[in-house]
Amino acid sequence: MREPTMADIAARLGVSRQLVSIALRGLPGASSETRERVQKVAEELGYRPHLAARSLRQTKSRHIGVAFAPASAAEADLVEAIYPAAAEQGYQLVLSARTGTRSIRQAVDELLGYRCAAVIVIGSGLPDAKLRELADRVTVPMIALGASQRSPAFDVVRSAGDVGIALAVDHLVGLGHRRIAYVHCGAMPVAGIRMRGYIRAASAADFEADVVSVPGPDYAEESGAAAGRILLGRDELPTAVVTGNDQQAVGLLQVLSRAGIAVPGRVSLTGFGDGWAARLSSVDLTTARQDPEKMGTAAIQAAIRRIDQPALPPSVFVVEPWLVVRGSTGRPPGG
Amino acid sequence: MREPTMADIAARLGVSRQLVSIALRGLPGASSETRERVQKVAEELGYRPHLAARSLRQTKSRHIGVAFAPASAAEADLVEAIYPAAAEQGYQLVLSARTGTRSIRQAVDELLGYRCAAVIVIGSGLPDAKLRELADRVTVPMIALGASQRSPAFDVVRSAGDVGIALAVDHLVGLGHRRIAYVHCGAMPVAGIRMRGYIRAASAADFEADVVSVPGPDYAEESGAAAGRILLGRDELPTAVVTGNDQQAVGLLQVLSRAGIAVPGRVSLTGFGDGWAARLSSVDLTTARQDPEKMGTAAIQAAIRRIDQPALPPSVFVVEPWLVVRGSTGRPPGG
DNA sequence: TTGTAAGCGTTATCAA
DNA sequence: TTGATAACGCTTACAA
Repeated sequence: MREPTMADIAARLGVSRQLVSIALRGLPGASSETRERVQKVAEELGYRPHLAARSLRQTKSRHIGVAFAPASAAEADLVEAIYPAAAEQGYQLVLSARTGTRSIRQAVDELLGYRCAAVIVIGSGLPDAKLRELADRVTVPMIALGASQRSPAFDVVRSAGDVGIALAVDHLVGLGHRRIAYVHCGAMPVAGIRMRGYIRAASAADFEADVVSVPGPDYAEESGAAAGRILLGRDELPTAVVTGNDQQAVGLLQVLSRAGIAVPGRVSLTGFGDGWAARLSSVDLTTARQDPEKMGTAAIQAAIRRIDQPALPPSVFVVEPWLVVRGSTGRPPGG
Repeated sequence: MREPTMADIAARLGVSRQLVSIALRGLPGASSETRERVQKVAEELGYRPHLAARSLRQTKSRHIGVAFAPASAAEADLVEAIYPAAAEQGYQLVLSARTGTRSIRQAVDELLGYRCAAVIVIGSGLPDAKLRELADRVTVPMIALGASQRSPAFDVVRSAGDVGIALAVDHLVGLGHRRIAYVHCGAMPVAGIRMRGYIRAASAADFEADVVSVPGPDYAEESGAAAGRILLGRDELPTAVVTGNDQQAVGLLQVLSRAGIAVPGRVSLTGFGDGWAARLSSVDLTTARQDPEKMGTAAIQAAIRRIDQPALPPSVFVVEPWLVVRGSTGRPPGG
């Protein structure tokens, strides 16, 4: 009842283990007739390569580790996108989860235990200091997918939050809006980038920036609701509100709806990310879509580039989001 | 620039590799003084155990494989829950994703390549025939987390969908409802179980069962919306609608709201699963909560039980859900 | 308490 | 085109 090994195949055919290895991997050095016989017997025996043995022996690792939080829909989207990109380059992925009971450090340690050639750390919520600390422990190339700052210790792939927000602002300006507020929630590193996009877009479109700052928890529904309450307390509402995140927009939408403010009739609303919340038909949010496919491909490319050329200066690859226009934006009242 | 190995630690201390192994794993057979010195040097050198080497050598695997779809929030919840359960039993998890470009079979094959002692396949959406086909290939114990049918080929851990639905019905009956419809969406294996829960609860509470059948895609918003349109086309609305899934309930809620039907004022509404959709404050759905922690623990226990006793008859472990009462249910109009 | 020898299943190198 | 031999880093069994 042992799992069959290459030795079993070799014994059955009366050839050497090595030849079986060569035949199975399609390397030059085995006749096509041998190759066929080997494959047939492998099939019959139900042979499966022992991945641990392979990676123990192989000179260079063909594995790329990915540390992610399964609880985050956005990170799961990225994991999905990384798979085909890695496969195309001949790399296998090793997944390691960061959960409520398992720190990012534990997750990354496991990946290093598997001797991955590089490690991709997903998480725009991770503070830059934490990432640097991680990079100190990591002895292989590390890619921070979603980090906000460049760093000498790792490569960065992120989406252009400022561009996404600017797209939303420009869309609203195009519809005729001039009083466009922005909801800012400060603690997350990426939040600053997005806010700067708003400030710049406001200045470019020549309207007065109006930033509503709310406390965390970052980018959760509740912070959007808090922003809604602040706005409702004012003498006059803006005609549009740009938020840095879909869930925040949902919380804001909820507060506005309860107060009888029509969206987009009285106030237009935009989000960021195009996650499940935005697509919900009851929300139907105009939002800047991150491009998981491009980000996944870029992360794999960055990893491989650095595996091949470890001395390269650290890179930052910025993926451009685009605007998905849905039902939460329209002309300003009387516009 | 090689990664340090046990041999490096041993050389540095002038002891044997094996002693280092014993010391680092905390096995009896090393003096506490040696243990300390070994750990100190390991730390200094930045030693990390080579997981592939370890699992290659080890007699019995200490790994349990988990195949899951990152895109599914429910499956991600289960993955999160499995981690602590596995750690408690001294097992490491190996994750393998099923994605748009990667079949469940590929995912499971990889897990077998790592010689996992058992494989947990998450997915209530997988047809039973597919699971049986998988089980034929899998040479180690397999646990189907969320499967609807028992099978001689694998153990099953699932939540009691019928009980969850019955809880929702009983809650509504307790509020005074007598005209309670159920939205059924047929193709998914678990859907039948949930509907039976409704039928039984209706018969127990002695009201007439009223099943609204809609086409797929299974348990998506759209199927709930379709049910909503059917209900609105009737002469009279029921006072409550029970659905088999949160997202379906959201789609239905949306259609009702657009039609000016107050929830729960005119119609009460319940879901199943307690996923992100139910918790959204704009939805605030009364729903039967699956218990990911219990399911994760049960899956690990089932796996270990069968690793230790492979000849055991196949088991089905059913985890009871409970009702989370939120704002979508209330007394019937005039009740 | 420590050391010796062997081997896990594969790939790498070199010689036939 | 094939085969012999060593090695990857670790654990296991047993002897000192």
